[in-house]
Amino acid sequence: MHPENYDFRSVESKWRKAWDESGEFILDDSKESAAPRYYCLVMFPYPSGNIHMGHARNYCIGDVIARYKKMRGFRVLHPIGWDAFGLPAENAAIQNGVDPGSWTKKNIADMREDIRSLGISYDWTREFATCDPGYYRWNQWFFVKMFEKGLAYKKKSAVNWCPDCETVLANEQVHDGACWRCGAAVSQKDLDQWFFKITDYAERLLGDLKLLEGKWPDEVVAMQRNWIGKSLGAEVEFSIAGAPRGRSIRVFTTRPDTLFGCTFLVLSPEHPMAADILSADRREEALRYIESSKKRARAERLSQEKEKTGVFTGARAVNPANGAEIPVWIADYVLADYGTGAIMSVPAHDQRDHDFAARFGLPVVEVIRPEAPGEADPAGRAYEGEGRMVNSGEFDGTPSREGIAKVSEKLERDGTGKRAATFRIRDWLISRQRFWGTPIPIVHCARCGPVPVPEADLPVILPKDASFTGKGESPLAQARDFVNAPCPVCGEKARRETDTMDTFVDSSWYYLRYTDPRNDRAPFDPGKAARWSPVSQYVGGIEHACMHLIYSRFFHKMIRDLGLVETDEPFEKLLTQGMVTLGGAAMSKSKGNAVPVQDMVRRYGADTARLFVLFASPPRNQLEWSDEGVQGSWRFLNRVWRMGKAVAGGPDRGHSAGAAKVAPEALERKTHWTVRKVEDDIERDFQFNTAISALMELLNALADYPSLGDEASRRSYRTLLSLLFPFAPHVSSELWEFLGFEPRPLAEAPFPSYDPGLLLESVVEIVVQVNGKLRSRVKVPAAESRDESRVVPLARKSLAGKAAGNYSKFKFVPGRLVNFIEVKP
RNA sequence: GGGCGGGUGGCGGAACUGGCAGACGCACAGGACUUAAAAUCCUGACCUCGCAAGAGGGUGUGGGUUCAAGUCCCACCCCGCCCACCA
Repeated sequence: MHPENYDFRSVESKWRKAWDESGEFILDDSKESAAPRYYCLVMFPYPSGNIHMGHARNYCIGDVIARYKKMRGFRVLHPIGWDAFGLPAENAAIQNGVDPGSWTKKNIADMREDIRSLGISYDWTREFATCDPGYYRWNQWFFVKMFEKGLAYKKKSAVNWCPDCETVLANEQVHDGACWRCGAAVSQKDLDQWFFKITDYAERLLGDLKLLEGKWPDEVVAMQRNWIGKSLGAEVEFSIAGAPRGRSIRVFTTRPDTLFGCTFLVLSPEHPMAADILSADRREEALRYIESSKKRARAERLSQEKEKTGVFTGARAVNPANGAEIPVWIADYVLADYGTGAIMSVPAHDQRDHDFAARFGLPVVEVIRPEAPGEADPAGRAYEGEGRMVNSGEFDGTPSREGIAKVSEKLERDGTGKRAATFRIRDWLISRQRFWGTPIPIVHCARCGPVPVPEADLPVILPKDASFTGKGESPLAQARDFVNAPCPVCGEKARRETDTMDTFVDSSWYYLRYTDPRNDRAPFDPGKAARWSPVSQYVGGIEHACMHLIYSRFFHKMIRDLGLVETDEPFEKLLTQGMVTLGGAAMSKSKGNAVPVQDMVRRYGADTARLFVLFASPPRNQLEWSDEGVQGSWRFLNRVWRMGKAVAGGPDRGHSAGAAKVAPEALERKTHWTVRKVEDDIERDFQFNTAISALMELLNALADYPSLGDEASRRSYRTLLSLLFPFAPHVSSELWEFLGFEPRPLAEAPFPSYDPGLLLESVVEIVVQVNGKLRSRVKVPAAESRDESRVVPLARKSLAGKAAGNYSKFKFVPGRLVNFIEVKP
């Protein structure tokens, strides 16, 4: 029987059980099928504890897409898993002595239940966690492949170091130059670190952004373009005056047109030649400067407010443009890892150089004169715009824009430089001095150097007996059985690498693993990956624009070069959903402003929670949580429920209240209109909020329909339920069954179609304006509404007594409006 | 400093290729039902003036194009996000 009240608890548990038992959402990929494929993916969660409404929004958006596509006849792959390595598990181990693996597994179990309670249509048979050895062994396998191709390499690199905690910190863990945990000032420390050579792929990562235009948000494409940051210019060789064997300093510049204005060079303190070129009298002071800059935190060095510092080397270089001898300085405003780590300084045309020159009394030579006089102020400020070249020998008078190419050509002729491009993106530092991550599969041998672990010996498994102190190097370094290993090449005693991989490695290819999650002979079967790649629709937060979404594009291209996939890009379309906030801040457990999914599910049920989070705001917008707002969705579903009872009651037994204004034809028209509206809204950038408002309008129309229970109302209500299904699947399934609609269950029903012919009104309203202002309206049979000779006289008549004047001129928009234009006598 | 988005009622937000601004919902007010409350149902509401019919104003500000501008053009103001001594 259909209970009086909407008992969401029994309805939801009934349907979740039904879907589980029938395997409704399990994708059997072994069967042949002519149906088109659709891969719907949401960014998988980190198992931090439990699911709040911020996560839930992500899954609900993905679920509507997946259910909608399924109703439209697609075979849908809709998987979920766990991004399960990471720091919080290790911190729990340090603080509470729990094993990170158990901590993670417990959280996964809790969060799995949270997600299941929302009724998301995941294929749970494909679930995995990245901390499973069956998964991370393939991280190691990819690492070895990359090592063999020279894409994984080790080099000494400066990292953030907290002297109190005795540990390396990730960039995100350094807040305003201080340790996030103890507040101590973070310094730099040189360590041997593993890198992935993402810079080898910079050109492709940049060029292929064109393939994503219009399919990814412009914002994300722009952010990646900036992040990769290609700059065109020239590399210029400055020979060192009086140095033997023609030693030279190479610089990169985007402004070769200003070369004649270069009055000094600046090396970064880390530049390999910095210590070599010092003259005897400058040596002591310069070395002291170099040392102190290396110790200073990066954040402090790069702060723009700070006055520039630097030191003269005593050396001089020769400007290849004019033969001038210019001093060579060292200063920490020059970055070691961009361009060549050295710059040519043109104080007249670069503000940073200008500041430096002013501080140390270095000469300023104007070489670009602006077209508009008065803009130049060489003594006060650098002029960075375009103009004509001056003080530039043969180039005097040349527009600076042309000068860029002309000076570059001259350098190439003289053999003192060449055109060059520089990227802002840096190689990806993947070493972490942490336990809870994928062990880097390398053995360090005194004789053979770093040797990759042979494929047959993978995976390198995390040891069970690590101890967690939160101090010093990775806990792996203390695990003797782990560290001591024979060299795979010569068999001598050797030492295993104790760093683990950045967890962003784990998430760089997980979308491919879902296509073949139990494969123990390969990361995935290339045939299956080919079938499902690229991901049709990816849904996740924009905070990953320059991290995960670049790393996985890089991995995909690398995997393509290994011959395992055929596509250029991993994610065809991307939807970046907005954050869910409470009190203006993103929901998070640590801030204490998270609304747990369980609170909502217990009080209102999954369907209400889903509906609200989709209705309150378009998916891209930020969504400020509101408990009152939830009431609206709750009321709506209750009205749908009561309407089911009224419609089931049969003719004349429906509700009698209401103004009974809606005729059967009008109800039918509204029903077809709603189908079109919901379909359009979903297809056009997932405008779920307006799709749901259309469903509310349809319910309002039904409420105003006088003979609930007749065929027209049953048809309309049936349509309402099937349109509601992707948003609120449990309650719609229950009502569908109660009313005996076919096919059953509702989950098997196709998306309804509409008849465009039925959308047309029989009578249309024409707006009557005078000088563009609304003055009246007239109703005209639809067939006549486009006929000027019938509409205009009616419109004119409707103005009688409202407006006086001569309106012989008018503008007629067929089927829409008449605008009378007043003609002054 | 560079890049990318935005500015519409008390609030979230609607408005297809320029054509009735404010759909839908929240909050609010009045009413019905009830001993009462909750729930539900009905009604109202952009602002100003008016008993009303109606008139005038109104989509960040100022200008422009147009019969007609939230929508197009120019200038400006403000907010958010990302990057940033990137040579």
